[in-house]
Amino acid sequence: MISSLLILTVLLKMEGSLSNVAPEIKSVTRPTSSPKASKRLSDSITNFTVQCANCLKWRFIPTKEKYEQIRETIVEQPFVCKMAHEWRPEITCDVEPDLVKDDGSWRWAIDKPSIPKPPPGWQRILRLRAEGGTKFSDVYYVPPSSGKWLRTTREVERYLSEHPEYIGVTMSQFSFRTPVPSEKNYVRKRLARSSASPDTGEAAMPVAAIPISWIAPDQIEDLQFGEEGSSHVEAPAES
DNA sequence: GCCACCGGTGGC
DNA sequence: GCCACCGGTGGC
Repeated sequence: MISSLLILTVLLKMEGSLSNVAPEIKSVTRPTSSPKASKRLSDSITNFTVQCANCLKWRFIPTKEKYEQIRETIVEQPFVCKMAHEWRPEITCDVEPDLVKDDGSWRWAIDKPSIPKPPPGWQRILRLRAEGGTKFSDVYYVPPSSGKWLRTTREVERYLSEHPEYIGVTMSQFSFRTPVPSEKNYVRKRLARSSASPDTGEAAMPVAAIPISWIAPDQIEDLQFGEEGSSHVEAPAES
């Protein structure tokens, strides 16, 4: 099997096309009377695509739940266009991908395979950080019937031990792995731990701001709709 | 006061 | 270099 077939891609929709702004919630909010609750339960990811193992075209996945299901087993069961029949009966490997109008507001990240589906009723939420920060994103788990956001495996363990009603929920159902942004400069490089200049006592020079770097439209096209053998198909993080 | 977001840092 | 963990804090 060609390794690139295992790539999962998350299509990130950013609000505010030319400024360094925090991501806004766009389209996955669920109906609620509380704006605050709506925000808290929303992902900053609005679209999901997966590459067909046969034709290498990228297909949109209609729901986060379906995407999580495919991601969980994509190593053992690579995605193929035929699977899209469930929601798009007309999709075959011969059908061209849906085009995304590139208005400069889309961002891409390569997701990790084999992330388990969250336990029933739990939400796994990926929140993007602002460009130029020290990290790209954070993963949170939200238990059913609770607004508590769990940030680490330790917090999940503690929560489960304090809530024995979650019978059958195990730590193997949680993963805090995050996707990798396609834009190499999205995350600020960390300074070397001993890079300060202690002899002079001077503060480290501020790092020049990294210009906003958008994926050029042609690169986006290649990433999304790469022809077979496209050199722009990225290699997976692990082999 | 709460919490979403962020940076720092230790471990690998 | 990457990742997990967690404390700080600004905005609400």
